[in-house]
Amino acid sequence: MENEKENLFFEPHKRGLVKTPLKESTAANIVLAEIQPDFGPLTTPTKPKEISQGEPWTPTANLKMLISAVSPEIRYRDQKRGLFDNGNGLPEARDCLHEHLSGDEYEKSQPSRKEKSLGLLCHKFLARYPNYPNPAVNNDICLDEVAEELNVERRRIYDIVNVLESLHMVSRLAKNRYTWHGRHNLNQTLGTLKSVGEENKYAEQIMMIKKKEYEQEFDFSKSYRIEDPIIKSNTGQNGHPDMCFVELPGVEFRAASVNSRKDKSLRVMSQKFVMLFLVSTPQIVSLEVAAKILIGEDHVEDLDKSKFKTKIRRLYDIANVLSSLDLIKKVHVTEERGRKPAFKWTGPEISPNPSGLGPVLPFAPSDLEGRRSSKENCAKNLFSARGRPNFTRHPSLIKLVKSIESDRRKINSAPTSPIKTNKAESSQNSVPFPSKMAQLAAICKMQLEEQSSEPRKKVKVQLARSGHCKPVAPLDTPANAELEMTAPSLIQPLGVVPLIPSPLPSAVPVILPQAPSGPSYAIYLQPAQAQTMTPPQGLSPTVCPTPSSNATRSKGSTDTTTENAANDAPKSSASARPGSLLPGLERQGTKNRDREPAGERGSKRASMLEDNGSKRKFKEDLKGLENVSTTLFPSGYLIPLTQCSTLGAESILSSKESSGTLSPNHRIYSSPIAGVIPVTSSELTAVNFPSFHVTPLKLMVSPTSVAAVPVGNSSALTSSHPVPVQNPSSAVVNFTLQHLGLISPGMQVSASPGPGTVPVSPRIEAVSVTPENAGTQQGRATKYDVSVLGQNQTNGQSVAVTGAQQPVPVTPKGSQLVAESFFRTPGGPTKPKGSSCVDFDGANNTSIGTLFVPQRKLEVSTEDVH
DNA sequence: ACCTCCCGCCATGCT
DNA sequence: AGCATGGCGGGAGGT
Repeated sequence: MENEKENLFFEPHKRGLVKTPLKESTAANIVLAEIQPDFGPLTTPTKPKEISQGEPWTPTANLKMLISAVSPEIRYRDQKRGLFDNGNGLPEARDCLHEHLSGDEYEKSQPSRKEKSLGLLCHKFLARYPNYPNPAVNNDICLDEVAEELNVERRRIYDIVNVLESLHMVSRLAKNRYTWHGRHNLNQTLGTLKSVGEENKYAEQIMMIKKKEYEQEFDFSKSYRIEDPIIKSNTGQNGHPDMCFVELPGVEFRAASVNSRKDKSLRVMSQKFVMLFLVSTPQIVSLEVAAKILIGEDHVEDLDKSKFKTKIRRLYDIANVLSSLDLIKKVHVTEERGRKPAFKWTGPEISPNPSGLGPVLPFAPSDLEGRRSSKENCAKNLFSARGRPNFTRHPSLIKLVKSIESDRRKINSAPTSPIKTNKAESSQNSVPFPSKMAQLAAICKMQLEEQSSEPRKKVKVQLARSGHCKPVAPLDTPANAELEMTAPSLIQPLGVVPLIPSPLPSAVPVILPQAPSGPSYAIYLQPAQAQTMTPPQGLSPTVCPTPSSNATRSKGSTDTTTENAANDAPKSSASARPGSLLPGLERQGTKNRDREPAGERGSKRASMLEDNGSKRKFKEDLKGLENVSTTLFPSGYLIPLTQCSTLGAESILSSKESSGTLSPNHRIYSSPIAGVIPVTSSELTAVNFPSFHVTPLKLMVSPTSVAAVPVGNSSALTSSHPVPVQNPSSAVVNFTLQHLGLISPGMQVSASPGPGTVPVSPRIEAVSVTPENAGTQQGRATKYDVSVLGQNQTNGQSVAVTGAQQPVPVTPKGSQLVAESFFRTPGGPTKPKGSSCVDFDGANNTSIGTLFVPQRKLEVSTEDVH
C-alpha cells in the first residue's frame, strides 16, 4: 500500500492536484479529469488539467457546467475550489489556498461553511483522481494523506469514501487505504443498484409512502397501514432491516478488516438512496421520502422524529457527495405546502442490469445476478418473441399498458432526458423505461449504458486505447452490433448472464401463456418475479407482481455479516437461488406493520385528494403490492463480485458451462465490449481489479448498433425498426408501440431528437407534450388503466408518487429547468411524476396497474411530497 | 423560522 | 489499550 504514493504517475493525487487547480469549479474540470483518467497513469504526469478546464468536450462536462451554473451553491463551491485549487496545486493547498488566494477567495474559503462543505470537499477529493483511472496502475488512496492534503478531519473523508464505496468507485484495501476505481464501475454499479431497487420495489415503496402521506391527510389510520405493510414487507422479509450492501464485482473489498465493519449504514443508505433515483421515474427523490424509506427498511418501528432527522442529515451528507459526482442535483419540489428539498438524478440512465457487466457476475451469485440475467433474458426473449406481446394478458391490455407506459416514459423521459442530454448519455436518458419496455430496452440500455457510461469514456477509452485497439467507433457500429447479435448467447452467458443456458437459479423462466415458443416467449423473470407471476390480487392482470424473493436469502446472510454474505453469496447463490426464491415466499407472512415515521406527520398536508374509493384502490393496490413485496424484497442484496477477476468468470463458465464455452478471456474478446475495450483479459487479470475493466463496458455501440442488437434477437424488431439512427430507446419504444399496435409500423417515434422530449406516437405526444398535461396525461392514464385493468378503477389515487412532480428547480437550472418546465404545468406539474409510476420500470409489470392509478392524480403527488 | 449540514463526541470493532 | 471507523445529533451558518 505504501506504494500508493509511489504510484505517482497514476496517482490520483497528483493528478488530482494538478487538476484540482483547474478545477471543477469550472465544470469542465471534471471532464478533464475524467478524460485524463483514461490515460491513466501515463497521462497523469502530463495532464493538462489546469488549463483545460473548460471544455467539455464531453457531454458530462457540459452537464457539470450547467449544473454549476445553475446552482449557485455549486458555483460557489466551484469558485471556492477554484480558488483553492489554484492556490493549492498541491494537496496541502488548502492552507495555501486561503493564503494564496485573493481576499475574495480567501474570504469565501475561510469562513463559510460552504467551503467546508462536504460537497466541496468531495469535489476536491474527486479532483485528485481520474474518473477513469488506469487500472493497471495502483490507485491507492491513503485516507490520512487525503485528509491532510485537504485539510479536513478524517471523519469527513470517511463520509466521502463511504459514499464512494457504495458506488464502488473506491474499495477498501486496508486500514487507511482505499483503491480508487473511479467511474469504471459506476454504470455497472448503478445497473446493479437499479436492479436491486427494482427488486426491492422501491418504486412501489415510494408510491406507498406518497400515498400514505397523502392518505394521511385524509385518513391517518388507513394510510399508515397501507404503507406499513409494504415497507415492512421489505424489512420484514428478512426479518431485519435490510442493510445489505450491494457489492459489485471487482469491488469487493479485499481488505479483510474492512469488511468486517458492520455498519455500512452510510454505505447502505447511499446505495438505497441511489436506488430510489434509479427506480423512480421522475428520478426525483425528496429527502423525506428517501428518509422514510430508509427508515422503514431499517427499522420500521422507529419513526421518531429524531430518527427521521438523523436520516435526513445523513442523506444530506450522501447527497452532497452524489452531487459532487454529478449524479444528482438538488432541486425543490414545490407543492402546495411548500417546497421540499429533493434531488434529481442527473447521472446516466441506467438499465437495470448491467449486461455489459458481464464481468460482474459470472456466477450469478446472488439474486442480483440472477435478476440481471433474468432481466436481460426477458429482454431478449421479448425481442425474440418480439413478434408479439408475450404477456399473458390479452394483447389488447398489454398494448394498452405498454402504450401507457411508453407514454409515461416519454413524458418522464422528456423532462429528464433533456437534462441529461447534455451528455452523450442523454440518449439513454431519453427513455426511462417502464417495466416491460424496460426489459425490452434493457438490453439496449445496457449497451447504451455502456455507451452512456459516457461518451467521454469512449473517447477516453479510445484515446487511451487507441494504441491498443482499434478505433472504437468502427467497432461499435457494425462490428459490435454484429457480435452481439450473432453470438449473444455466448457473450451474455459468459459475461453477464450465465443463466440463460441454464436458467435456473438465477432466473426463473416464466412462460407466458401465449408465448408460443417456449423459449422465445419465455421470460426469465427474476426469481421474485417469477414467483409472483400470479397477479396480485386485485391488481391489474397485466402485470405480474414480481416480488423478488431471491434477494432474501442473501440478505439474511448479509445481515449477519456483510463479509460472509459476500463470500457466501457467490457460493450460495447458485444453490441458493432456487431455494432462496421459495423461502422468500415464505417470509411474506410478516408484512404488516403499521407505522410510519413520517406518516404521522402527514397530517400537515392540507389537501388531500382523497376519495375513499381512491384510497380503497390504493389499499388494494397496496395489498397487491404487499403480497408481492413480501415475497419480493430482499431488502439487501449482496452481489459478490469476487469473481470479478477473470477467474471468477472462468469458474462461472465452468460451472455453468455457458452455452458457449469460452474461456473467460475469450469471452472478453468476443464480447462486444471486449471489442470496444482494448483491454485484454490478461490485462484485467493483471490488474488488481480486472472486473472493473470489463465492467466499464465501454461499449461504444452506436445507438444504431444498439438497436440492432436487440433486433438481432428478434428479427421482427429489426425489421420493425428501420430506424437506424435512433436511440436505442426510441427504437425500442417504436418497436413496442408497433407491436402493440399503437403505432403503425411505419411510424416511429423519433428517439429523442434532442435532448428534449421525444415525440412519440401521436398519442403519446399528446400526453407527454402538453404541459399541463399532467392532467391530461393523467386522464389518459386513467383511461388506460381502466380499460386495461378492469379492476382498477380509476380512482385516482394519486399516489403521487414519485413525486416530485413538481420539481421545481429552485435555482434556475439550465437544462433542467427546461426539461422540467415541460413537465410542469402550472398547476400540477407533476405529471411526470405520476408517470413515474415506478413500478413499471422494471421490475414488474404487475405493479403497473397499480401504479397507474396513482398517477392520475398528479396533484396528489404534490401532497405527498411534503 | 426553516433548511442545511458542519463538527466532533463517542460508540464500536479491530488490532 | 489504542486506533480506525463511523453513528449520531447538537447547534450554527445560510437564506
